[in-house]
Amino acid sequence: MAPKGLARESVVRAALELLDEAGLDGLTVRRLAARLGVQNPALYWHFRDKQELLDEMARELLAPGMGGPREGEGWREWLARRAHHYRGVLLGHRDGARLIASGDPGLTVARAFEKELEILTGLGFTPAQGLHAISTVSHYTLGFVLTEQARRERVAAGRGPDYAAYAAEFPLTLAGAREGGEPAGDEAFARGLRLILDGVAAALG
Amino acid sequence: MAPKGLARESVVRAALELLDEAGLDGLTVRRLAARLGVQNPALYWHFRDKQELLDEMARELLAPGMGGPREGEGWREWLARRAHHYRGVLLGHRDGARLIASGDPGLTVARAFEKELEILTGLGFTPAQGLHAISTVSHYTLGFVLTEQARRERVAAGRGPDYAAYAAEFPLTLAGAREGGEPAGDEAFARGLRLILDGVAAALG
DNA sequence: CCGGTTCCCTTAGCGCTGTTACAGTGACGG
DNA sequence: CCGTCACTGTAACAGCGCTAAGGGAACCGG
Repeated sequence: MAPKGLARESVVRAALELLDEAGLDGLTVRRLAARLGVQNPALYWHFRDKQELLDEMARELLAPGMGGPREGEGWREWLARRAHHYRGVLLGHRDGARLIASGDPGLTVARAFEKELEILTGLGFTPAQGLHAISTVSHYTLGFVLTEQARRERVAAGRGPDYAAYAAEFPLTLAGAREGGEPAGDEAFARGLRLILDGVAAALG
Repeated sequence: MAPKGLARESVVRAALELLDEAGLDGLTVRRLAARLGVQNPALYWHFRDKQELLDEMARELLAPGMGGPREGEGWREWLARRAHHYRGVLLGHRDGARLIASGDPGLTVARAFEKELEILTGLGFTPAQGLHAISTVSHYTLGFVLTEQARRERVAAGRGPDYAAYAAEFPLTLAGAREGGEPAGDEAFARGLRLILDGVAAALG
């Protein structure tokens, strides 16, 4: 043990730390190398590409899969928990959604997906029903967090248009937000998720 | 008319053409300038930033809003048509989803959104119900097309893992795809959309 | 103990990127 | 005729991903 040089995994871990500090656009090979106390071409011994590093980072994020339903948990609670978990993972790192969107999911994720499908079929889903349930929830979550973080980054960069100034122009949008949660927030996410799960329940019926 | 120099709009149009040829990563200020027969710093008179150009491109794509429901069209058909239209817009340009995801929607889109909300409330929705219906559908569509195009770009770049080689490992995933359409395709999109709209119908009671 | 091989990193540098500073040109109003 | 304004050119900067070539340490068979 104690491998001679840099371990591939420790590079990925440092890259995820740097991501949080600098954002995805600030995540450069040179900065990462500096943080590891190394010259930047050294990293090209471990990774063919920057993209290969990004793929690895995405897989590292997605790896802790979360497993099947708990004791006495129905498909609905399980899928809901899964969606919130997924959103938590994306929100757990700056530009997390963009990272996942650009990275290759890889075989590990595909295997986890297959296993989840197996569980759902055991709960009365057909393979197609299970597939569409999971991927619809996933696409929704990705799209949601993506816009959520995009807005966050924009205001952090000072490019945020203060819609507050134009509030008078959008009475219904504001009424909806007041009643059902901010467009980018936990409650809004939960409401959209409920819509999808209701649809899944209807399809099963 | 016939303004002296480059019109801001014609720059945006040329940028969208270049996007289709070179992809979002290949869309550089220099290439765009060359296509316009101009040196690259000239563009910085028209746009403060490259990001400002990207924002404008995103708005140009989203601008042709689609209008309200047709004669005798219920909310469900209208929202479905709207979602397919949105997906068509994103698919209409290479990396279209990535472009939209990174661009500032702007006030025009916000106004269109408010107007759509107005229509939905006229059809029996509360503001919150309408808001969540529209944004859930939008987030789903964005996430769907994003992964759809990401996969397309990956195989175009030769980085596509041929899952076919590992087909034996994923029997349920393949069964679901055979029954319900490829994970990235019209049918799969329509199925996920139906799930959401069923949920919206259930919420309306 | 020695020569060769393998692993991991360095130094140097290429072509490209977004962006800025500044100078110039042409049309137009006073 | 002069000045101003709209617009473009020239030159250059710092930083980017990535490659080529080589050096030194550790190992291994003889």
